Amino acid sequence: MMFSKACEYGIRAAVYVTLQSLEERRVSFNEIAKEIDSPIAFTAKILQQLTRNNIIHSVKGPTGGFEIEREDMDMVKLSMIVKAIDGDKIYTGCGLGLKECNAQKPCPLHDKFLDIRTDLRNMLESTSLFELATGLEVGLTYLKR
Amino acid sequence: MMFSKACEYGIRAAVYVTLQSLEERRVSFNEIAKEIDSPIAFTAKILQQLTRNNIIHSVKGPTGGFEIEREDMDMVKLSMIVKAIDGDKIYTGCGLGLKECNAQKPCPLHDKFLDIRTDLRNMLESTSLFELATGLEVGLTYLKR
DNA sequence: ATAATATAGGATATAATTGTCTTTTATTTG
DNA sequence: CAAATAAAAGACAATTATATCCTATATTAT
Repeated sequence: MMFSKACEYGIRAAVYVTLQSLEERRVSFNEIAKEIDSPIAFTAKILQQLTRNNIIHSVKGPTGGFEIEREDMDMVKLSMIVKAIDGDKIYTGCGLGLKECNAQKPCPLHDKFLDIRTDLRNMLESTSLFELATGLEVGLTYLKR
Repeated sequence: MMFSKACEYGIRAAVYVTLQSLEERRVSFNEIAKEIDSPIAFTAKILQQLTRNNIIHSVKGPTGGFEIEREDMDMVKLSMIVKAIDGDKIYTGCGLGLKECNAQKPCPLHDKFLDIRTDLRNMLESTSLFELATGLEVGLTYLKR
């Protein structure tokens, strides 16, 4: 409703990779898709995007798979994943779809949207993969169903 | 980015109808589409939905068109338009696309999303068509471009 | 009543998103 | 080096959202 399906899968996949990397495990896209309950081939495409954007790391061949460095778990924020997959229209776009909508020439909802979007932006820019993975690790949150 | 295109057009159309009803003018969907810069036939469909949901009122035949009663301008909130067109997934759906995501079995983003969505909901439920139309009337806001 | 006008409705077209399938490329292990 | 494994890449298919077109229906004014 806010993110595309691709972006939803991308976030869930990245969080799962983070969770497993905490245990030093590389994971295949087959495993990822199974564990986050997403379509395999489609998820593979999204993982490619995340890899190209240096959000996660991929290794080919046997013993290969996806992983993320310990320091990147803190560095990578949700905003980076959203930007890589959905672009930045979530920040810049007008809530009512006007091509140019700004303080000089605002749509009727401009100011009210600005507040909400600023909150959303702050949330996305301050939430790291590590933070999300730790909630999962202790069984407080879930990635499927 | 948050609403469907149909919903964006729907809100803009409803605000324009409100603006014109303040001057006792009924407006055709041709005029509406022109003034909010939207595709005519598609906009007509959306106006049908708004009419069926008793958000605006339509009159057939010559001198006909769309209008909204003075009291409805205050009564109708944005939330009603959004619900009529996009349903309530904006309130109930999980930010990461999980089928069931709630306090008992939350996704990793559940709590953070809840805050933002509550703000969005409050905004939509408290903003009336009248409020939006008056901003337009005095030239502070715009419905196209 | 008839002609004109405006919304309502149905069928269809186009575009974007989501999803699948097959082949290729890189890497590791025996 | 050969075989096996796993991601990368490209072509294709299905679904949903967006948009158009044509006809029907209701209403008004002459």
